[in-house]
Amino acid sequence: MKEIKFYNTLTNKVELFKPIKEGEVSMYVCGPTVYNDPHIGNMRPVVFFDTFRKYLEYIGYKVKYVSNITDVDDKIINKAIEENVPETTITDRYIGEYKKCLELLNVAPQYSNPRVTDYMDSIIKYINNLVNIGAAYVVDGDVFFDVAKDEKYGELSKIEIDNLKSGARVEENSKKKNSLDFALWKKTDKGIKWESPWGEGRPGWHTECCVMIDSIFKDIIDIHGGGMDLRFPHHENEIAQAEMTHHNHLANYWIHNAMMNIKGEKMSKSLGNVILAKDAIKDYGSDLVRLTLINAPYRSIINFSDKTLADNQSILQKLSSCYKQLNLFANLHGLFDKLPKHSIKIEPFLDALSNDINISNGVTEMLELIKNSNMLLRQKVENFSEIVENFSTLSDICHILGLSFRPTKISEQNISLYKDYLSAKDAKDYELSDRLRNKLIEINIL
RNA sequence: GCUUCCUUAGCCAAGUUGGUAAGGCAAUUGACUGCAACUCAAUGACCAGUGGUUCGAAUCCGCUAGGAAGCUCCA
Repeated sequence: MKEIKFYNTLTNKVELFKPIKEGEVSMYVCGPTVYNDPHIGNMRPVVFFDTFRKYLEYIGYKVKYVSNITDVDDKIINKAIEENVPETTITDRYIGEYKKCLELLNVAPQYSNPRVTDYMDSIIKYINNLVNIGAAYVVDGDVFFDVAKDEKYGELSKIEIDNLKSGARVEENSKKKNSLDFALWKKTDKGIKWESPWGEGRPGWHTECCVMIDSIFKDIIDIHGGGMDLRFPHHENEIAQAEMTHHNHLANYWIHNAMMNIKGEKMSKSLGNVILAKDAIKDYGSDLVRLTLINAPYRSIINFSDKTLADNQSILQKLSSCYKQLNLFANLHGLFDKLPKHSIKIEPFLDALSNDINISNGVTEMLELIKNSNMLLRQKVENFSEIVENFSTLSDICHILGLSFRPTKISEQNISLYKDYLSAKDAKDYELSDRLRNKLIEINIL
């Protein structure tokens, strides 16, 4: 198996990846809170981790990938009240929107997409255990995690508890023993609620991931991913709960992707520059959106600007034009069904990704392959085996990157159309050849 | 205030464990071409500044200047 390494936020170091079980990867990525349409930033972790997963599978790992859906939350409850409908109306609607985006962006279905509402019993049990072992305390129907009980608290985010008190936005909550303590269960009198040993209420946000990981994976997992903004407090709090419950880190490797800016500014409602994923896909197309989101170091901020889009569009244009020619070549020469699998030519691409999931460098390798293909296609003496190998390799790369290019069988009829075009051109009948050329462009063969 | 990080050609931007700088856009020139489109080739960097460690540093350490992100709504 190929050696891969990537940055572990838990240790702040690039580390060699060693899975718990040889040849298998267990991976959990925090999913959306379904209270409105996903925006373009929500899609970054989705496509990034999907690309990573496809890469892992390509090099031979069996990947068990779980991504949750948070369908219990104040924002959902408020929206339900606002629209005067049950919470499920809101969550069903936005889960639908979310899944639509994933499909459009060519994201492979995951092993499981657990919802909080399906795990309520387990969540209550989990919290109850924390109370019983003294890691959490009950105050008037609320349950809080007692951060003071976890000596390692701050390990992931490198936050020193003492430093957090000055300067940071620390909410006042007189019920808490310590301002860092976080709610595991909230007493509530409005919106959806569940019965619990502490009265009616709903769970806090941080417990669900711990419970889902326990339920689905049964043990510590390899990789836990999500956006950088989740590092603190969400993931820190997940670790704290796992430390108290199982005396482990919940995951051996923590991967966090950086955020996105819109034209150099942070995306926010108050700036009015939020771009919805579905709008971006409609305006720019799935391939361009996906490529723009992954063609950058995942730990750097992406500036979603006209310039960035144009740069990626130009890459896509090169890819498209070359890919069509390769596809045509393979069809013309009856090589379509004889494409080699896992050609060695993909190695530079795989090497780029094995080094801290550097998709940008992978794209550079793809461009090298395109350049080489263009050169081969132009040569008078056709090098069949190498061209077909390039075609196959480029197809594999597109698959890993999640771009929509794939080998397409061209009908006999269209092949003869192409041959007619060539003969018309040879005969210098440019009127006919131009007409045929336009037709071939129209049906996406040229 | 605390934590983490960044500063590479006009622009975007890559640079694992230190050995004399990927790629893309734009620009200029050339090749190919019935016309287009596409494509190929050639042409650019004293790596923010400044000290130090080293045979040798964009890459390690210090300082200066500028910038970013996070610090319980947020992917």
